[in-house]
Amino acid sequence: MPSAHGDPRKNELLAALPDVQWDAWSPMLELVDLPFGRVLYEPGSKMSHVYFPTTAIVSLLYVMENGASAEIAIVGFEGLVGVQLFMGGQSTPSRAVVQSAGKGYRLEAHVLMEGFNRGGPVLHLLLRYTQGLITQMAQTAVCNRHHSLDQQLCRWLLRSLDRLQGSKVVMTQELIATMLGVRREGVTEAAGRLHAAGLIDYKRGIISVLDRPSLEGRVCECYAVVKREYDRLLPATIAI
Amino acid sequence: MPSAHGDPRKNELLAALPDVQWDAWSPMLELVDLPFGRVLYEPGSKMSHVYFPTTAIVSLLYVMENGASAEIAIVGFEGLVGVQLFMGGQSTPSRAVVQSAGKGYRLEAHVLMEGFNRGGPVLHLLLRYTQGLITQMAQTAVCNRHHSLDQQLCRWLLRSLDRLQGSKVVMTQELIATMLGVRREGVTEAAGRLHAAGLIDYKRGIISVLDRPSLEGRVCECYAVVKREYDRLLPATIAI
DNA sequence: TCGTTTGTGTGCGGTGCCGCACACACCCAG
DNA sequence: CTGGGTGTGTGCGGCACCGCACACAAACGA
Repeated sequence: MPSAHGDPRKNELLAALPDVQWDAWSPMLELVDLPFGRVLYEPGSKMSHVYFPTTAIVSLLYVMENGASAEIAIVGFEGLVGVQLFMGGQSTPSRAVVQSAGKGYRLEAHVLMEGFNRGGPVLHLLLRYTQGLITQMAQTAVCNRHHSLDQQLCRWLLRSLDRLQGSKVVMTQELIATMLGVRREGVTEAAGRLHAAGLIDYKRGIISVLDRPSLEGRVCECYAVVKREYDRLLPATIAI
Repeated sequence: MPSAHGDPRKNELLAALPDVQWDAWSPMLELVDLPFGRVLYEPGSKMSHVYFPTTAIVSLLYVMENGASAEIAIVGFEGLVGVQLFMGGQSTPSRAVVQSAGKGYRLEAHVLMEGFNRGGPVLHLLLRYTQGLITQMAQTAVCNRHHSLDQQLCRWLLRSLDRLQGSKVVMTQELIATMLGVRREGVTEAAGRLHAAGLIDYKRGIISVLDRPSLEGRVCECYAVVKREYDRLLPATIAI
């Protein structure tokens, strides 16, 4: 009987597995606590496990030589951390950090690869998810080029909200700035504008979304493009 | 006997195919002319073929609702256009346009899929290439966030040069601006600075790189990160 | 040869974000 | 309650890039 956090099928990829594969993997899945800031992989490092978040959110972050950073994608209960394993490169130049504490399941790399190499539905499920991830990265590139900090903050909030239960995001403005690759003061100002418009409320590391529809009205098209694409690629799963 | 443009194995992915697969595919490869501006796929459209450029360069471009655009990756003789086919989504929200005229080979979608679904080396080769593409997109996101137009122009020139023979890039500043997602005037100014520094020369749609080492000294880290990653992922192939 | 098209150079005001500095407010430990 | 740590608000100068306008030059066809 799964506990509140302890149901692997709260992860949509695990939920979408064909029964045969589920029966093979479920005994191998290890429930793990994913506290804020936990690093799941470093640039260039080989992974021993892949992670399937359930309640946690993981940021794929690129940190430059001078310390500046930028988020390239996020992963929640809709996906998995570690596509580089089955894509064949073993590692990537980015880093995966837990952005919002929670739970997840992990699976040993070689167990995942057994399922993947069997081909068929498991392979196709993982590759379709990866294409969603590609879309997210491409759209991040576009968004970074053309859209205002205000719009990007809206996008960030909505993306996070989609992967959380409730309407509160536990995250300081300082850290949001790191994710977006902008100044902390910029986030303060943008958040102030959203607050003035009655869309959000916040205090010391907790942001409450009061009016999600208005937030969706203010966000750039990038949010919807990625969401639509995930829905299209992974229709068997709940909308992210 | 292959002609100047007409050797499929000038494409590194085709060159890296195991003999068995090469024997199966080579009669099916169709040499195609890829004139400047030719669109290989549109957002959301299903592809009938994948393309393996040899002398052409293809831009993966995202065009926004308001007409603004941004390049998310480029593909030359090191890769293939149409990874969405075997990734399972069939289509993507982006567009593929020929950026530099040349030749390439195309293969019918179902033929490619037969090879891919056989698994083994072909599947792994294509997936490793796709991971390289992912790295390129992620790095584009980072670069768009943090680096100056000057640096991005250097990166763009070097990336293009890597996929061309010679040191001339045939491309107007107007079009470079479209690719980079910036103003044309900005490109003019940046190019003027590179010219003043003696790194390039140019006139009406032709840019000649005079001092590639200095260009590499001026570019941001993004260029080297992506190049290193391609080399790591596809070591069997010539350095891109 | 001339007129048109296409590509490049330049100037100007505007603005969104940066970098820095510092004030203030909240929160918890002592 | 008190002090230090942590998170947020605000002001200021700077600058990269934007949007627009327009001059100029090179290519090309009639």
